[in-house]
Amino acid sequence: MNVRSICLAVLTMGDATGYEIKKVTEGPLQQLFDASFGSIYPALTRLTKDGLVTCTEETQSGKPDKKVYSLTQAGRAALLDALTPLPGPDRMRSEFLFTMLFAYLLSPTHVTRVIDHRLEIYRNLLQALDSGALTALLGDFGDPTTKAFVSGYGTAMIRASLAYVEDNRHLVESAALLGSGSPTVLVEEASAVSDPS
Amino acid sequence: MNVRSICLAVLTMGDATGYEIKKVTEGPLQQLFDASFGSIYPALTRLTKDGLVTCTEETQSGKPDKKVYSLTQAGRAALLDALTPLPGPDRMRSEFLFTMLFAYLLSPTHVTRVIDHRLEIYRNLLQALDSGALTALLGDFGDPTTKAFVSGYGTAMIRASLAYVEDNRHLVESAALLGSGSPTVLVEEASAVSDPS
DNA sequence: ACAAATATATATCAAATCGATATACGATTA
DNA sequence: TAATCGTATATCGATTTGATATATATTTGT
Repeated sequence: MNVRSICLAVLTMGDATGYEIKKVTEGPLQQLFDASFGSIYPALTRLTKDGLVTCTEETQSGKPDKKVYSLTQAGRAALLDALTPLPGPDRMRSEFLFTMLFAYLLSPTHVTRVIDHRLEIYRNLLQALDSGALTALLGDFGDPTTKAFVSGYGTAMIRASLAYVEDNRHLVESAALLGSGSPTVLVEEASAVSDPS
Repeated sequence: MNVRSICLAVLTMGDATGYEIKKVTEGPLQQLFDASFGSIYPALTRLTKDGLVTCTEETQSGKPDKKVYSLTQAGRAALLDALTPLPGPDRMRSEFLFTMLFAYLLSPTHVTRVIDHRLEIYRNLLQALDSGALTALLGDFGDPTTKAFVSGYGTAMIRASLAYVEDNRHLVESAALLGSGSPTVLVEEASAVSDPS
């Protein structure tokens, strides 16, 4: 599931420019498709070179020339080949959980702020999914049934996250309270010696 | 939450070599901490150069010299600095969901195989988490309460995934059935024109 | 008993990817 | 009228992965 496969996948729903492909990856299914310009444009160049897509340049006044890409038969076959092997494990990077694991090093105020912020994000996501934003954005992408399965999966995950954090936030908030009484350096006092980010 | 921060985080539980840090990232909390040797070793070199960790070389017979790293006060402060900004959104890459979105292009047999495989993975993960594998592996890592919060979160997500896929697999399986009757190229017939993976 | 695989331990390198930046202009908003 | 946003492509440094190399002790399988 590299960026080349993602481009092929998006192109099954119709011709598109690199810019339009990027827009699809920013929608509610971001987690499935996310990709940056820095990877999309080289991917399209290589796919063209390999004959998996064709490129039609449309001259525009003012704006740069638009390069519209279309999937070839070879490209469709290549996508199917990419879908054949058993999918590998899901990979997740969660700064939120990383921070929560170290809640005992942080101030209770900060931990509460982080959790409230996260809950708000979950609620906004749920609202966006409920209001059919997904259907609108993906348009003719794929099949309605498989789309429903994937979008339902996302909704179920967010709902479960929301419920879990609401029910268990007291765990990390109490840990922060204990930590703030210890000689541990609090986040408010942390010196900016170096930036490891 | 880059590899340098992950190294600092693991070192809060005690001195460790690059190899031992890698082992921690392979445990049940893999999704939070995963990092490869190719990123861990350069990260430790740079952290040493920046004075955030110190390195003690222990000569060993046969095996390469063991380099044991310790967190400095500056390193602890740098970790806290990294924990301070509001955590960004969770990033997930799921080959499974990607494949499911295109179930209508695949054969029903293949889709069923993929789902069964996935359910087995979920069940094994749940069993490992239930049997306290997490506590064993993480040892003194962090605080018991925050550890419980994070591990409980993981368990809740896997349980929700398991339930959702069991309850909704018929959606993608029926989509595959429909697709197999159409002129669409099936995965079994896909030619190996090019490898986009 | 012997071969194969696994565990310990560090290191490097090509390839993939991200995030920021540059360029350019029309349209919208303040 | 100034500033921001949307359209559109492109490049570049920094980060990270995944594979590979090296070397040996220990465990496992036959």
